[in-house]
Amino acid sequence: MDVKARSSSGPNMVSTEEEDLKRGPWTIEEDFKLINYISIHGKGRWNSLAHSAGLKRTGKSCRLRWLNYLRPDVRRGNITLEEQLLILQLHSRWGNRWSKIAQFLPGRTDNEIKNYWRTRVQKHAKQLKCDVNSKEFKDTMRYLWMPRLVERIQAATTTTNTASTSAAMTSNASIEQMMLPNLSYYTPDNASTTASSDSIGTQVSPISDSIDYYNGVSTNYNPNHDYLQANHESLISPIGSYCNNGDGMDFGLMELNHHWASDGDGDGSHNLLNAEDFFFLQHQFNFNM
DNA sequence: AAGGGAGTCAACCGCTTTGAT
DNA sequence: CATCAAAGCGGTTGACTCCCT
Repeated sequence: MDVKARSSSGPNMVSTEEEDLKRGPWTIEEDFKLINYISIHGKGRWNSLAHSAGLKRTGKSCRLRWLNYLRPDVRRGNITLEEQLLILQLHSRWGNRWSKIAQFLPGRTDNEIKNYWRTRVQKHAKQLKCDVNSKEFKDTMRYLWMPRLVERIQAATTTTNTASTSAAMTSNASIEQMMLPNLSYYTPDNASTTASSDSIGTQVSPISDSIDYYNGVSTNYNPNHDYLQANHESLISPIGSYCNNGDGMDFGLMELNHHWASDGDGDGSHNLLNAEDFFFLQHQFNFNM
């Protein structure tokens, strides 16, 4: 890849020192240098660190690479159902405060959450031809997507317990009950420690969370690994189904579980939004605008 | 099999905030 | 208190990959 192409064509290249600065994707060798240097000397100031480590990178670039990719506690791979739920909940509170949101998702970076939001959540808003910040879309998230996620989380956790999960999550209060304990749990202060106990990580997979998690960390921490991107998940759609009460969209009165139950696979890996849903929701959004 | 479009995500940019002097 | 450098943050870009035709 022509890493220097971008910088050389940019408007602000001049000094020979700046010309030497490398940009673009990091190489394995660079990763090694950075990891080794930090493991021996600690972090310190990023600009001097970059220089001392023999990296022809800006301090900024080194910091970003470390925080988003190389640091040992970074967690990669699919965003779990609970993480999705948390992101939705926290975003509704704080908006695009990605770093703040990331504090509640141990091991996840603000960049990752931001990408998730932009690529997955905003996509659905776009498909529905409504603004991601509109009340309509927020209602959709609140009354459709989030209860859907709660349902799926319950299904995933009770699959092994064979406990009943059919307690209807038909009110907003139910979502809050599901969410609030998490929020109180995952304060920024204890986020890193809760990552270890993995109390957030209800995975769809029945395999031990902690095993998965730590395997993932060690694999990703190793700069020799294949640099593959995290597994591409097919995301759960925000909109599972709907119930038209004949008077516009009163999401609060929807019988959510009835339709969702028919989805049935519980693996969180396919898109729940079908063509009819989209047609209906698009109609509603356009009508209400 | 090839080409094009869409989706994803690592990395950069530029502005703001914070901390040191 | 003022200034400057570093760090932090959110927005944006562009390369890569996947999927569909």
